[in-house]
Amino acid sequence: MACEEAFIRQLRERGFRLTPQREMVLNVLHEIEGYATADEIYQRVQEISTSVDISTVYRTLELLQEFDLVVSMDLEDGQRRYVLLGVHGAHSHLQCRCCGALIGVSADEIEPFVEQMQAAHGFEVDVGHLMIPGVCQECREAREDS
Amino acid sequence: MACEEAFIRQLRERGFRLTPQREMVLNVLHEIEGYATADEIYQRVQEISTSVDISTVYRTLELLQEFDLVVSMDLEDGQRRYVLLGVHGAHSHLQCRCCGALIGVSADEIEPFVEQMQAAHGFEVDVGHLMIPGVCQECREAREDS
DNA sequence: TTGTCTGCAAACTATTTGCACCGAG
DNA sequence: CTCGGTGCAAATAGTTTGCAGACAA
Repeated sequence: MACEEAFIRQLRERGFRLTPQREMVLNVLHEIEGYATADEIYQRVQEISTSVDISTVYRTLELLQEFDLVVSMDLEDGQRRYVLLGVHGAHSHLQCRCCGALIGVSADEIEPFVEQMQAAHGFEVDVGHLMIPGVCQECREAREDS
Repeated sequence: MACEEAFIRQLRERGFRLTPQREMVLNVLHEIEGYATADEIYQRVQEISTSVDISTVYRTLELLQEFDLVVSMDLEDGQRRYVLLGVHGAHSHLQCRCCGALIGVSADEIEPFVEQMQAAHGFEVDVGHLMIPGVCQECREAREDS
C-alpha cells in the first residue's frame, strides 16, 4: 500500500504520530476508492471500531490534505467530499446535479483545457479540485424519454 | 434594466408578488456586478433599509435562482456566492485559491471543453455553475519572485 | 516520561424553517 | 379582503475548538 507508506513517512518526518485512528481513516478512504463525506467515512470507521470521534475524522482528513494525499471539494448540497489521491494522482470530477453521481476524468483529458486557461488568462488550473457540474448521460436519456 | 423587467414578468406570471425587499436585493445584485455572499448582499440591503431580514435575502436569492436570473456556487470557504446572470448570460469563473479573486470566463471560451466532455462522456456541462479552482497570474508571479 | 492525539462536549457559522402579523394586488 | 411575504426567533447541519485524560515514541 504505497499511500500508507507515504503517509507514515510524512508523519515521521514532521514529528506526527501514527495512531490507529489515523490508520483506520486512511484504510477506509482506500476501500471507498472515491469521494466520500466526512460522515460517510465516520460511519465506515465506526464499523471497525466504535468510540472513534467524528472530530478525529475531520482532523485526520485535514492532515491528509496537508500531506497532499487527499483533496476536498464542496458540492452544492453543503457537504464536503474527500477523495484519496491514489496511484492515479490528481484527477477531476464530473458531478451530476440530477442523480448526484461523480464521474472521474483523468488529468490527461483535462490537459487541453488547462493549457487554454494558462494561455488565455495565465491561470494555473488545480485539476485535483476541479468539479464540473452538469447532467450525466443516464439522466439526460431519462429526461428525453419523458 | 432588462433583468428587472424579466424578474417582474416572471413574478406576475407565476403569481408571486413584487415587494420592496425583492427589488432591493435585485438592485444590490445589479450594483455588485459580480459574485457576493448572502451576507454581503444583506449588508448592502441594510444600507438602503434597515429591518430587512437575512432570511428574506436567502428566500429572494432562492427565487431568483428558480427564475434563472442568479446562479450560486460553493467556494471552499463554506460561503455560497451568488452571481446575477446579466446581459452576458451564463459564464464560468476562475477562482484563485491564493487571493480569492474570481475571474469571469465567457461561455464561448469554455465551449471546446464542453464539447469534449459531451463527446467523451455524454455529459452536459453546466457552464453557469462551473468554478475552476487554481492560482491566478498575479499570485503565480508573486510566488516566483520569492 | 513527554508532548501529541483523542474523545467529549460545547461553540460556531451558514442556512433553513415555523409562525403570527403585514401589506401587495 | 386575501393569501403570499416578511421579520423574528429558533432549529438545523456541517464543521471546528477547548480541554483533560490517554497513549505513541
